[in-house]
Amino acid sequence: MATGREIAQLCGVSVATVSRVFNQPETVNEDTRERVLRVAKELDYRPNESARALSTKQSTMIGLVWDTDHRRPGWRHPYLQDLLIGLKSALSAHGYHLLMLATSGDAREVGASLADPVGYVNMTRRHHLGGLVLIDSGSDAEAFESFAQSGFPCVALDVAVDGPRATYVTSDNSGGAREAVAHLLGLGHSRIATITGPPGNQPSDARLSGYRAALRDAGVEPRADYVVAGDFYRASGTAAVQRLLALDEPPTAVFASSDEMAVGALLAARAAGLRVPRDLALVGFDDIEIASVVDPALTTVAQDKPGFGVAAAKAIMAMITGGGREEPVVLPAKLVVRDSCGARQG
Amino acid sequence: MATGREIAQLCGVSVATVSRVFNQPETVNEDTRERVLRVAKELDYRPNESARALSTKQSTMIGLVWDTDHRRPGWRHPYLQDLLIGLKSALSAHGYHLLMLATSGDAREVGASLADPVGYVNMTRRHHLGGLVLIDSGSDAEAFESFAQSGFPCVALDVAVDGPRATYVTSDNSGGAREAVAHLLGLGHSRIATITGPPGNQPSDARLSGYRAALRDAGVEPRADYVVAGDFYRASGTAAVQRLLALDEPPTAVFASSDEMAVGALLAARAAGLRVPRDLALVGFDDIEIASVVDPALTTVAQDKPGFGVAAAKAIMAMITGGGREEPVVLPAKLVVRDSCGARQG
DNA sequence: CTGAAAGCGCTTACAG
DNA sequence: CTGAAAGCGCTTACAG
Repeated sequence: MATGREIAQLCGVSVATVSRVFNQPETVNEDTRERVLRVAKELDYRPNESARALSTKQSTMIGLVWDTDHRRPGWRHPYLQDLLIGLKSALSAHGYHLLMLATSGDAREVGASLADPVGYVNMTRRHHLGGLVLIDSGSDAEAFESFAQSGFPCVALDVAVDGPRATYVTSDNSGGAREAVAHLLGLGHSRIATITGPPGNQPSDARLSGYRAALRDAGVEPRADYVVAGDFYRASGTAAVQRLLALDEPPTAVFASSDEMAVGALLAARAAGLRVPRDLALVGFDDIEIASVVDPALTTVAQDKPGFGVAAAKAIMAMITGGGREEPVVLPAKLVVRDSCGARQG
Repeated sequence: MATGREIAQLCGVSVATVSRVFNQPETVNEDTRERVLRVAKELDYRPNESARALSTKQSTMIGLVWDTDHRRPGWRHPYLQDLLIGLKSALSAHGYHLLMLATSGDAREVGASLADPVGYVNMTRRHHLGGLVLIDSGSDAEAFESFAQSGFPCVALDVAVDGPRATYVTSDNSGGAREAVAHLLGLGHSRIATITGPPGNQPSDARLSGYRAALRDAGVEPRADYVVAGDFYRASGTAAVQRLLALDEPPTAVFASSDEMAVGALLAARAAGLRVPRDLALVGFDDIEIASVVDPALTTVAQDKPGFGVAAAKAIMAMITGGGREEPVVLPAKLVVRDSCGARQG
């Protein structure tokens, strides 16, 4: 691959001039500029990224922290692929690449595990990353917050962080949940239960508060036994419905904090001989692919998955360029009415 | 972050010695080595990756070519997330990071688009990548092959390439398809149709040949009108079944080359008033999450998705270390019998 | 076993 | 407008 020196020799200029042509084109004479450009194009010259990063202390890479250790709970939410695609595409448009950082599985660097914020800072420095995008895998919130304080640009997904150049993007979880439950209320239900995610998980907590707000709006008395905790995954939805059905006064409708749990709930209802939505109405959250395929098709609150990635890319680019912090982004979460809630039946 | 120079000063040695401690520890005196190590640990020293890559011409990154341009057909196969997780985890274990390269969407570098192999080579050189992992998005096969010839380590997924340090990993597509169709034959079907992927797509072609082999084994005459081409996506499965049902002698069983198409087929059968598997038996391929959730649950040929990633990581690390080419990896594809084929009914 | 030196390929003040 | 020089932080022959 051609180097700047070769271009320089071929054009009879110094390497400094070649460099200027690409970094401060306005400071170089038009004739020489065009000559350099022409030769560079002929030789398909591109500045070496390692050298550039070493010199400028700034690479064209954004780091992605996503702990895929299979012992961690949240590593494989089914919408991460869409999110990743949105993120990568949007970053690409700015000429940035996405570096998926090796995480704690990394045997060779136990001490430098990404599990702690020091690890994040180190990685960012060593690779001269423009910043970090942080995906929560279940219990990284404190580490994320701590990295956010470091001053490096960073945007966290679905976990609130604050720092001089930090922000986050999340869905309107409480609003979406509220709309979902209001919809159930509107269909005549008053015995509405909810299956939450892991307590402490921010989106889950927000959805729970949306559930409560909707009940309050409608003047429906909340019942503690109608709130059962799950972990976002399918089996916990099944278990939750089994518990709810065992109640003296079982609910007639269930709002699940994730589609996976809603599917689990569906399975439990079916196994108990109940028909959905006739005997039990169901609403989920996420709108993953399964939601529309299951029978009955799941009414759910849709999250804008690629939008997460795009928003994250936009925010981090803005912080790299601008220097200040960006406002948190709250994406709309919209109710998608299908068959499991009963709105479509007679 | 501490630099090698600081460590050197603190230890009263030269930077060369510090470097040696990390790269050729056996060549340095035990006492000084331990002194350096101790100080390095205290300051949490890590060599700067840009500098290291510039000097050694070898980074600790593997590039991933995955064109997510939404105009491309194959950008979002539903199992890519699992594959990615397997790949990243296995690479992490070797201390390597995964660089998701900006692709043709990259507005700033139209000329350097990854669409052509020159783009791949350039990227590899500029970032001193250890090699490339190539995911086919529909029509990259020639570009991949051409990159493979360049001599840089590379492993392609589901497309055969050859080169001095190139190999690929794929599933036993023909074997899996053969087993699926044999199973249908065993259940008494003889009018078995198939829905293929895009003609020319290697896995699809292999599955088709497996289908044919199974028929041949059983002495069943193949029929041209029982082979209809799809594109791996759902809608094409629906359209295919509509066509098949319009035949004078419609099939009693269908083998679809992907689960997505099988789901589309299921929908079409249902819409036509047919019950699956009673009126029409169905087998898919992939075993994506949807397969087990759909009703009836889909009998399908399971691919080892994380295994793809792990095998790719293993192969590329071997080629980086060893220098030669690796044998192609063919992962087992196993029939998973559920409800859509009729084996479980009376 | 260890240090001084050169080099990896670029960028950016500093002179001119 | 342009070149010479220094520097980014590391590695690796080359001497000693």
